[in-house]
Amino acid sequence: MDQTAPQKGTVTQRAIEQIKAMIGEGRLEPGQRLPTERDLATQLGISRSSMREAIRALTVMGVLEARHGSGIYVTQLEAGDLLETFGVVADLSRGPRLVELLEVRRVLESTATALAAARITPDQLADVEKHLEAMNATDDPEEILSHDLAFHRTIALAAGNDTMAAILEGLSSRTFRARVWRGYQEEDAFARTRREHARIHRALVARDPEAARAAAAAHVGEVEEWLRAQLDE
Amino acid sequence: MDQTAPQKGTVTQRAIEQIKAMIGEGRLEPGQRLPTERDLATQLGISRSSMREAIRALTVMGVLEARHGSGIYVTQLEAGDLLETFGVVADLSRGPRLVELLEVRRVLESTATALAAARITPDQLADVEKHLEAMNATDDPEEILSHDLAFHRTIALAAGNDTMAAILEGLSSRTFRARVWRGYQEEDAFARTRREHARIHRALVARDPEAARAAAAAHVGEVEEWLRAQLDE
DNA sequence: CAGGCCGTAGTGGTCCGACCACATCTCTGG
DNA sequence: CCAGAGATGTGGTCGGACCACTACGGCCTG
Repeated sequence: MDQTAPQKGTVTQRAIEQIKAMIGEGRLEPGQRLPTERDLATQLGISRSSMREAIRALTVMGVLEARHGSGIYVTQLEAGDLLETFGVVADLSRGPRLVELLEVRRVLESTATALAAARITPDQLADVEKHLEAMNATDDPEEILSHDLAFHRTIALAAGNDTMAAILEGLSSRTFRARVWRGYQEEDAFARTRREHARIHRALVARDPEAARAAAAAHVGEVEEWLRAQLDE
Repeated sequence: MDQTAPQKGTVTQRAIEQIKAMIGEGRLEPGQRLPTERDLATQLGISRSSMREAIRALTVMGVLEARHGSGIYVTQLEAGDLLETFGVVADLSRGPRLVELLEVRRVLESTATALAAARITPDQLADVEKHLEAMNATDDPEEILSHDLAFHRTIALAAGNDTMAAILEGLSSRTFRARVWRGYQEEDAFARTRREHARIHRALVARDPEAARAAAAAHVGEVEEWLRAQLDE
């Protein structure tokens, strides 16, 4: 009966798919500006409210970006944009799933660290050292955590796989780390963490991928094991 | 000035954070039904339209689920629910990022296969064999792809880490595989893929994690290398 | 002429109220 | 006792109005 709409699913869902398809087919380039919400709604034959929901959905996915007063734009579709929601998983996960997430992180982090050992540039290595020293120079947990994150982030970026780095970023999101950290530091974890970080750094300097992989795996595995023990009690 | 709203960001964004916080704090349990859109809007002091956008956002994140005529419910917050959007990344990625995604998949898939070699049950192994045989018994590319996906999915589930399995599911999403497959099968890839799958299967039967890891890494690496070569031309 | 100021048009953000489509329960009639 | 018809409540959609912000251009001033 109708010329375009096969009428499957909700109107909003259809709009989401159509815009996604436009980008997939290359009709919308990264960075490009879309028509106004009102025009888009007219083109697809739906109301502005429904169109806004579709846009909101694509926005949280990191595909679109809405700038108040300016317009709607396609993001650069980089790994960081699209994998931002990954952090939500970590935030809402609890119990056994936290261990699973840590297991995934251990696998990826060890690989990324190994790659970094082979590819890291002097500049990046200097950055790593900067965060390492800053981390050892203070006792403020908040600051330590901040440099801890930057330490691993720099290494992940040095691995040369932005997608992997973006996933690791999500897995190490602030609240995630902070929550695990809270009870972890009760024991002698501070000193141990410093030793592990130093070990990772030495492997990077030595450009030894296998040592780097082992050090990173042990580092994450340490937390993982502790958390696993916590769950058993 | 105000009693509740710190007035940061858009109203919708605030609503998203608030609902997310409610779940994070455990005030909303998985599977539980939320108040109606109208009530929620009233509670948070915003309009129903804005509340709907917030709900839509949380829906695409896999946190909430709206059932027409029934109500809004919190999902089980399982890995599959939350990582569904991961497939979108694969769908919209192109060029160098496809290689990066395959690299991530290679790392995770090889680990998952190694774990499966140690943990797979006889029932699961029978499933794997079923898909292996079905894959070899037909020439329909569509059917082959379907069993290929199921083959790896079963193995990933046997690894015992649902989160890892969910990520791999996203990375192997239908369109992603199909797109890479299209030109890949021009060469003698069919026979090679069969050999590789058989090799993975043998490693599982032998309960040899290292052999399984190597076989899986080679399997994914094969496609990865082909794609990398394609990009260079 | 150069530069900054300000008005204005256009954009996304929010709100309202109405109606539709669907699921569920309830009440009725057999 | 059960099945069907209805009533009720829910999410889904729509249209229009107004607000908040941005961007651009013309105006005014120095």
